[in-house]
Amino acid sequence: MNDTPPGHALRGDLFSESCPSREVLKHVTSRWGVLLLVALGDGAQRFGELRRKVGGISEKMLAQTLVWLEQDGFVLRIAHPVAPPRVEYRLTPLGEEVSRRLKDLALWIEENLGAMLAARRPPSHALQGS
Amino acid sequence: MNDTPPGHALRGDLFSESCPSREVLKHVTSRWGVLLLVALGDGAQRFGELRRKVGGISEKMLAQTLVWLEQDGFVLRIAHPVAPPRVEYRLTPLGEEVSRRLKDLALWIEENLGAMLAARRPPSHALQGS
DNA sequence: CGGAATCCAAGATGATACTG
DNA sequence: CAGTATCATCTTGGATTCCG
Repeated sequence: MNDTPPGHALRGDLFSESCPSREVLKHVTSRWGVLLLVALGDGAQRFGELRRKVGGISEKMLAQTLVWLEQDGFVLRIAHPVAPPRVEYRLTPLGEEVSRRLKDLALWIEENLGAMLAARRPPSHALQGS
Repeated sequence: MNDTPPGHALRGDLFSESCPSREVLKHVTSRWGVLLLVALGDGAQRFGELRRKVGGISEKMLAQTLVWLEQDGFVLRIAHPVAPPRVEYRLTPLGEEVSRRLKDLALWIEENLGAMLAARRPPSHALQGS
């Protein structure tokens, strides 16, 4: 139990273009990664369940994102060898932790949407945002 | 204190395709949005400073992302009317809050990168991930 | 049902050049 | 310095089709 360095100030690392964390961060914060990880926070679910639960996701991106998350060690894929294929996805301990953080973020945004829309004013200079 | 329904179930909202939160979430979790918000957590900074600080970002995406974040009420743009243009960007109170959450997420990922790489195994079936 | 493969459209991203 | 405009490219995302 070699403890981890406390204030290890890894922060500077993240800003480096070559920081490996960026890849993981990219998967986690990808369009569907966030929603999927939050969704899986409710417990193991099947492919079809997830597709219905996360509105707007296509089968392709669902599969793709699940692979990313599986590779990163956040999601576990459990295939039951039964007649009608049955595959479940569930969070790993690592996944539970990110899921909590993402849920916190997502819920905060939902709850403060009003304040954002109120504060929303046209950009000072120009350029349009989606 | 059941005044604030714990199960305020805004969660289901997020999974809805038409949930307005998705737009904000998209900006916040965009490739550069995360890094920029975390970077601005260190205090107000100028355009050039941010560009140098966040490795790999192009001027275009820096400007673009700043506009998104300004529109969403997370960032304040302060232009000083001086000879050599001087513009500073700083977080709004709202921005400070997301910044904290994103920093938490980013730092957690950095600190657990080892565990992820260790857990990383090829996907059970196929498909390649970035 | 749970994918895999393919084709395609749209948006994100980058490099570069130009301006106030 | 702080952008803006343009063009080229890469990736994301979607629809469809096929398979075990």
